Amino acid sequence: MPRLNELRMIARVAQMYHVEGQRQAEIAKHMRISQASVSRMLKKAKQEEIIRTTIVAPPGTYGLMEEKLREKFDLPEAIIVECAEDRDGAIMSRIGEAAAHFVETTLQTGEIIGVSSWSETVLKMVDNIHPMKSATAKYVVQTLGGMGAPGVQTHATHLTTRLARITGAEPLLLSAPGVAQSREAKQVMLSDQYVRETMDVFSKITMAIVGIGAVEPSGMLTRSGNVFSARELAELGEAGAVGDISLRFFDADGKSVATPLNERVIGMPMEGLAKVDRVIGLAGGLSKTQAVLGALRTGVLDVLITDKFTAARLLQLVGEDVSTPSGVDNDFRPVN
Amino acid sequence: MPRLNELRMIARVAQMYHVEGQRQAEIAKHMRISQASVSRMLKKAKQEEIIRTTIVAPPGTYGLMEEKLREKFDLPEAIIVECAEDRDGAIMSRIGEAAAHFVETTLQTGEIIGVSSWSETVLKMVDNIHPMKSATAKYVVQTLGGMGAPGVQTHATHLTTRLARITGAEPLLLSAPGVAQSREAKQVMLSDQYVRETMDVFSKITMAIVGIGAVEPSGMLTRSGNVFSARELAELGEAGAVGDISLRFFDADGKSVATPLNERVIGMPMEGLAKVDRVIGLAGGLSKTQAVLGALRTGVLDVLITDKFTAARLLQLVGEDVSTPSGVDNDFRPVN
DNA sequence: TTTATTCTTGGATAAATATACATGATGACA
DNA sequence: TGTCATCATGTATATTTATCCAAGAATAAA
Repeated sequence: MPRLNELRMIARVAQMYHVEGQRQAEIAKHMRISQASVSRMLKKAKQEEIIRTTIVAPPGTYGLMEEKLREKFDLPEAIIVECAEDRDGAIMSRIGEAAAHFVETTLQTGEIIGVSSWSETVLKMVDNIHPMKSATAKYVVQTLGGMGAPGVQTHATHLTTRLARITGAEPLLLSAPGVAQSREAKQVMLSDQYVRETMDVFSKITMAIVGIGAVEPSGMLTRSGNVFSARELAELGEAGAVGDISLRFFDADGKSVATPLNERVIGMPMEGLAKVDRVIGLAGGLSKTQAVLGALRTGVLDVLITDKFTAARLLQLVGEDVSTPSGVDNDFRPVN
Repeated sequence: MPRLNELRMIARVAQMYHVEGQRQAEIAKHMRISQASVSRMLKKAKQEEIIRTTIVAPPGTYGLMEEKLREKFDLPEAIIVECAEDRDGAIMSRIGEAAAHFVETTLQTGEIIGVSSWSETVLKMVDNIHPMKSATAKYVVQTLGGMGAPGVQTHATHLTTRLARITGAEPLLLSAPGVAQSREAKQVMLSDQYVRETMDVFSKITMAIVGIGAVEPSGMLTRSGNVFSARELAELGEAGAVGDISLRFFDADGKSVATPLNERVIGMPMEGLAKVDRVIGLAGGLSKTQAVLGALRTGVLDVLITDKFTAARLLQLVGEDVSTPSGVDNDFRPVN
């Protein structure tokens, strides 16, 4: 336990270093001690809490909740966006913007991006993404077939192509329906040369951008294209499915739910996704809460981008006290 | 002006760096940006006050007042000691302790220390100094002759010798009275070989430890040894002298006061002191206030060690608002 | 006391951080 | 749309900081 005179000196060193901005070597000279000692004194100053550092989160950011999400779900990175109201449309836009910024600033040259084309949130991202400054991706790979109706396929195609153009990459399309009519039909599709070529690249994807889908209460067939029958949805519900990523379903524990439907989906499987360097999940909104929870527990996500309301709900679901659900965690936070 | 998403990212980087203690390179890897960018973001985080650093002074320290002293008097270093009561005895002890610590920790090997032997505070310092850990001084030089009475000379001798022993140095004594009977008597003293030898070293002194003396109200001949006549003291008072360092007197503006007395003093002159690398002035107490003020204005001091009461008085005298005269400045102090 | 152990220290050096520079993007304005 | 000035970025490098080490010194145990 250092004596007062020593603490006094330490405080003085801290003052010179942090307030006056002097170099350790300068301070050492002034104090007639070695630079090493100055370094040690500063370390001690932190230990003794003579130096305190606080991070003040900018308003509209949710550092504390993000940290809890990362911690609770063993997630490498979480991004929570500010959102005025808990309404799906607004939320998707915000998430899209944030995702766009994220991809913009973290994309490496030569990356191979996979996109699941069925998500509206992903679409919002592409809408908001800025033409790439310098880094350019190599390929943008469509990781899920298009919609059943051939006309809607253009949608997926468009999204993939657009993202490719923006990122300076070559688009690799998956010219097949996302859900084949039958297991056998899928096999036929897979035998197509272009389909194969694209799917062969799945294993080389370095960044996957995926939406997270919710399994709606049975009967509410809102899935566009009506690719699922009521029976299939019921089956999913019975099996405990709460959501999907690229039409690969999982339950509340994140465990895969294997239904016959699985055999018909043409796209990247969960196991493939798990091997991707960075999987970025985009989702928010009340209806998606359970789906996101399950998605987090699958363990395939490396980054989750969601809204503050959904984040708060997620944390409450896992019994985490969300002391600042209204989003006012932008206050002092002691560090040392 | 950075956008929210960028600030969000900066806050996250700040978090990872300061809270989680990660290296910039690690963060850069995580964020897929360059280490340089992380460094820049942290810099921006300080600018934007996302990172705030505060220095909390340990209780019993007076960093704020010290800073003001340094600033107001263009003083390289000020040390203010805690002291329960504004009483000379207690104050001298505290100052002595602090001075001892200061010398202990900042003494370089090979230094040549000059001590003015007439100060009780300096004596307190020597009493409190700890046998040197490793660094050892070369010489300890007595910079002012002893008292008039030969018996009291031992006092000065003792102090010098003791300090020399503690610091592992060789003592260089000044075997002469501090104040000679006359100008002529002084000349005789100076012709002594040993006196000359010691005085020749004055110019090589690297650290001078001096007390600051007050000029008492005329008539109160408390100067021990009665070396000053009432007439001489009156003369000093008339000339505006407020204090002395090693019997070299100065006025409230720090200007030297030349009286005939000056011609009789055997010791280091002000001009010599001004050239010394580090001059450490020790003084405190109500009666010394004006003397310390003058001493500061002479510009010869590199370090002042005083008590909190005297420090507060000094600052008030120069019109500095001492918001915390009771010594409670040990609170948060924002930095960035 | 003597001896063993733990602490401190400064110098050397490894590690980490900041910056200079070149390059390419961005934006203002003609 | 072209031109210029500004700005951001990554690489290479310079600067700064932290740590390893050996050598005392302080402290505890015997």
